[in-house]
Amino acid sequence: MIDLKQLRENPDRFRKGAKAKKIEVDIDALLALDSRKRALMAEQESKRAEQNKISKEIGPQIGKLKGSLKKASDTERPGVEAEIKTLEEKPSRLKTEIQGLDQQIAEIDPRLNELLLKVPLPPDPDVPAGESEADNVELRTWNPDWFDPKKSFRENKGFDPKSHIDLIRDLKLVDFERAVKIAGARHYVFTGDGMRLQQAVLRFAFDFVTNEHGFTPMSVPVIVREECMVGTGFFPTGRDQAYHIAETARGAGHDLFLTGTGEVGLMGLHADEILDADQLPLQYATVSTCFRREAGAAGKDTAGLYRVHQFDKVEQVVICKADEAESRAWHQKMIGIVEELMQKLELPYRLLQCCTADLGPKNADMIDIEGWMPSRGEVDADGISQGAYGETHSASRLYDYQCRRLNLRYRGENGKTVFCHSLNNTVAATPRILIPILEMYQNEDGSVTVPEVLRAYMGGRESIG
RNA sequence: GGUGGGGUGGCGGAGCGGUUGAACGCGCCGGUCUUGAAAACCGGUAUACCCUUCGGGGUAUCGCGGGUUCGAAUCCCGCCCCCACCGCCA
Repeated sequence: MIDLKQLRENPDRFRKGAKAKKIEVDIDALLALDSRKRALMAEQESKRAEQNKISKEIGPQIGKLKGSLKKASDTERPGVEAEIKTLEEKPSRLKTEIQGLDQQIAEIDPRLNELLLKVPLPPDPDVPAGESEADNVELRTWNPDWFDPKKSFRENKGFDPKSHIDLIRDLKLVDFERAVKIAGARHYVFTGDGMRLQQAVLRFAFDFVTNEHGFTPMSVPVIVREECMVGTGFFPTGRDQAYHIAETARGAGHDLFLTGTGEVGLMGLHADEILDADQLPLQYATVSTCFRREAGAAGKDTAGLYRVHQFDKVEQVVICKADEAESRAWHQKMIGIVEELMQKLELPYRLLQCCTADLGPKNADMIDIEGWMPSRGEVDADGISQGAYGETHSASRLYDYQCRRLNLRYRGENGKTVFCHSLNNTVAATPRILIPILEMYQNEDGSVTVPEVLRAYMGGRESIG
């Protein structure tokens, strides 16, 4: 959530920000509702102040009179009753007026809130402007000495590559048919070495970020309340991407939602808390199953392991002080962790600076890390894919957008409470990361070499198949 | 799933429907005393929003929402959460 005060002071900044992100939101309607609400509140508050004042003055009198009414004789009673009525007249009128204002505010509030939640965080000035993801900017690339994506796979390795889809079929690593029988399209079942490899990658990534980079290992619920989805900024805009467990239909008090990333649980941990400044920064890592409906992606990446409804992800999150320089430094560090991981896996990758149009509502800046996937990209005359980068990681910098929604604060130096900054980045997500691993490490005989850093997690195995 | 108990400030714990934003204790911060520390004593210790002539003023908040009332932490209803026991169970 953005700061409503800032919106009032500088609405243009937010209009431009939304425009740059290609997000529609009616800022003028929001401002109008806000000023209307504030006028109503001011009126209501002054009436309440008057009511409180009167209440203190005449309240005890009414109490006494009502007490004396019980003992009063029939002749005294009408006089006392009239006196009470007179005393009650003004506060009673105020009460009606306050209730009227209450109704008006209650009508405005949900509309105001809905709009406010939709206002995106403006992109940082140094984020390149763009119209679509085609305008994202490549920052740098890295390759192991044994592979250069500028040359063909054959030139690099001496044979034409199989796609991961062929590899997992031939090596019996995944059973798609039965997965679809059980759960429908975009599902998969890892079998045998496929499952071993998947678990190896997750465990390697988790150990790497926790043991070597000091992130605290955590588990998280993946079934959460709506507040948690709103608080982390995935709702209302991404509502149709989340699986919805309609428990209210069974008479329960609230529904639940399946999370699309461990970030939701990790960020939700400290919602509504005021942390001590010396507790910060919080560095958390979790491994969790992630669920995504992939609404709007029908027909896109339907084959293979690239786009699926359920996957597993090691996620890193940092909650730090509200300091831009510190926030930026963490962003770099978190990206560095992923680069180090990719280098340990010896997978070619590039860093992609996302342009304004590719940013979601909640981030000020986002860097994608893309792994080289030989099976993607253009297909040549011989039916051989040229390879292309595919997104494997995404590192977001959010300022206080998320913590403001989550009401996650710390006590600053002067004792004031301040909303924290937050950042998040993938460490490794399977099965997607398995695509470059399988395709890059495949051998001419159809086997796949196990990357060296994963062997310890595969019982020392050096190859599959 | 059943039955019962409970949610009050950083924590513990009071609170006949009317100066209760909330006694008291602990903790924390500042001060006095002390060579220093402890003890003792004194003072201060919530959050959010609105207005401001920047001195301050106002409103809301006792799990959350609604209701009764001139007035609700206190009464009524719904929800959420926690605890205990029983049943079921990975």
